[in-house]
Amino acid sequence: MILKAIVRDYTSSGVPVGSKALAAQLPMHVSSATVRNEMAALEELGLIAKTHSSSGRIPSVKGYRYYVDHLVQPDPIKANDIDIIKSSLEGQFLKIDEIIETSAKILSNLTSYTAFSLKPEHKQSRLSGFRLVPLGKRQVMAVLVTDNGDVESQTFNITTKITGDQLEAVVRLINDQLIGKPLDEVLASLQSDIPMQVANYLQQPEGFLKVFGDVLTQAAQDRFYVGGRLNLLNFSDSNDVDELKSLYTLMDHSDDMADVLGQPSDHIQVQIGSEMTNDILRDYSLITATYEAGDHGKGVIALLGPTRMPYSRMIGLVGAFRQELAQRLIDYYRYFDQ
Amino acid sequence: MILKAIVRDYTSSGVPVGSKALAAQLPMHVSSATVRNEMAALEELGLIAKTHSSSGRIPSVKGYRYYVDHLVQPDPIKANDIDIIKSSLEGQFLKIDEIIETSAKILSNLTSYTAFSLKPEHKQSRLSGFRLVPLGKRQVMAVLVTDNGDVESQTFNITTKITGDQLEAVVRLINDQLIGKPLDEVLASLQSDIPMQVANYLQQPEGFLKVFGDVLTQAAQDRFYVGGRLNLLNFSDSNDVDELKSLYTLMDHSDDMADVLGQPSDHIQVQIGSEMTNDILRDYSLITATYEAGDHGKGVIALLGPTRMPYSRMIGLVGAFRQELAQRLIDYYRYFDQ
DNA sequence: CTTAGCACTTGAGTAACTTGAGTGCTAAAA
DNA sequence: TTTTAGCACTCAAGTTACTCAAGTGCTAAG
Repeated sequence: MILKAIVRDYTSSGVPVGSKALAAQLPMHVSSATVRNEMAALEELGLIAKTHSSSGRIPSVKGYRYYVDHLVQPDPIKANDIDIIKSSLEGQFLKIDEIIETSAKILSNLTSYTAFSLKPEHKQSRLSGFRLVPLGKRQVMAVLVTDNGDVESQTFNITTKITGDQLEAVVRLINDQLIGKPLDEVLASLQSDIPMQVANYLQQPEGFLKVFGDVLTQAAQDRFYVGGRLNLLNFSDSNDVDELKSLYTLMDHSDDMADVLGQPSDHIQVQIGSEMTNDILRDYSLITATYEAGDHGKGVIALLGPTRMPYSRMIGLVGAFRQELAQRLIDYYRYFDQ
Repeated sequence: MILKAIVRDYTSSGVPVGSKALAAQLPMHVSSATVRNEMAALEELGLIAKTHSSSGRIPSVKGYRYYVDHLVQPDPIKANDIDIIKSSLEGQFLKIDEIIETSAKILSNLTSYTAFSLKPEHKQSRLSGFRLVPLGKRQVMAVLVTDNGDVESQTFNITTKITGDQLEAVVRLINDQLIGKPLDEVLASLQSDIPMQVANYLQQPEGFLKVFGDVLTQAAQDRFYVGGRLNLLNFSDSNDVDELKSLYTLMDHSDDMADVLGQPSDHIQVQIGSEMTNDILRDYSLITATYEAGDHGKGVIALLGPTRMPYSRMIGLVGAFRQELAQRLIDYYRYFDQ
């Protein structure tokens, strides 16, 4: 009970909590001396710590961990918040990516922290179509479609004149050989046998191969969105510009962030301070939740805030958000899969 | 001479400059007392100011203005820097936007400030082509091409089954009526007569119209890139998070930034502190240069740094960069226009 | 017109002191 | 055995006083 009170107090006030204030606040009558004794015991266990020898206590990482694992009760979400979530997700989105991106934005707005969202995805997307669309004199657009509906495109200029026949031949080549294969295999072929074959049809295949490669890697990448980047400036108390820069750089690398988010799990997961895989995040905490969009795979939403965050509220919020988002996506797919 | 020395000293050290240090540094022999007298005169003219009653002097906005207008000699660019610029622009870019984007990056790297770049553009681009590419069961990609080679595309899902004939009819409709028209006119028709006509071919035209509108506004927007966003954290000495946020928000609005950059001009323009049109930038300075890419229109590069920046070096650098970029673009166009 | 000299101003840094919130420990009370 | 009152002790943070160095303006002499 004392640990719980300490966490609650400290996360809301940011000030180390002392025995007297704590005693006054506990449901039963105890003196501050008693509380002091108990606190000494908690400190012995490594659950709380002092900032200096005569200061009040703050929870240690271990203390937060215990709190999150055994004590926290997710706050029931406020009616107001659920309205905001519902109405923001309500609109007529034409693309699923817009829903995912908006999610990160709403979540960051509601919390004033930084939010991440990862599109639901099957383990392995496969190539389901490739096209070259001639646009003008010398411009061609390469379009790639995967079996779960992702589309990537890129325009490029061609140097030598290329006939429609040539383009078609290349498209046919790609489609014949690569359709249905997982993207990583496609990428592998691109390093090995494809270039030679393309060279039969195009005189200068480099440009085409580069674009094809670009589009492929884009499609293979996780669809990762960050919302409320700037909120980091609020809750980071680091004044070290270099550290802020590293953080922003980290957030821009979706593969590094995928490591940080960790393995998907059915529970809402909380990583606290130094528990984080990436040392840059040692002063922050991350709440991660996997959501399931019917049989369209699993996605992730996550919330990055200070270690000293009001976990009960945040866990409640992320939980509610996860549900709303899953529901919204199921509706979305139902609408388009019909 | 004294004003020049004060600006040079202060921009490099950041410390108000006093009479003694200044006297020691001037080319002729004068005592500090003489310098003090002159400084009093300069202060009278409003060109320099004190931070407190017994401090050394710093240039005022008016002083910087005089310095920039009459005294500054652009530094000759370092061989090293020119190498960096040349080699970064050298690669085989497939799209002009990549060159423009890279420019902002290089310029910000070289200076540790924040750089902006605006793509060269004719006053009015015109619609030169529109296509709908069917991608899968229910996905269609809309592609729009303008007469100066910009391509915008967007995918959307369709709710009701649409036949190839229907798509072709819509494409033909758009192309017949709108090709060759400036984009703003096209946008105007989209608000008026087009919807009715499209309704003849599609049962639920809303989705299509939204996508067409999106793609149009994207294409009509200035192509604006920011490099070295994070460098703002270095040179801004404001600790006010809200102010930083406003700055970042400003940078993300290309139309607001277009106002800030001002009218194109053949000279390199410098806006200092409170001269800036936007009050948020009152503690910064902006160096702007227009570059001309043959007859493909004019673009802009700009550099945002602290008011207290080494103008001679920065002006030299921006000038050199402008030249290199113009040359690079002319080469680019020569290659593809051939 | 320039310069030496001097009294004066001020921010920045340092040391000394005060205050208040909080602790641990002891011994008495429950 | 547990709880509590009491008390001496600790420490960060704020305040005050003081020193120092860099700089100024002004005056009077060169």
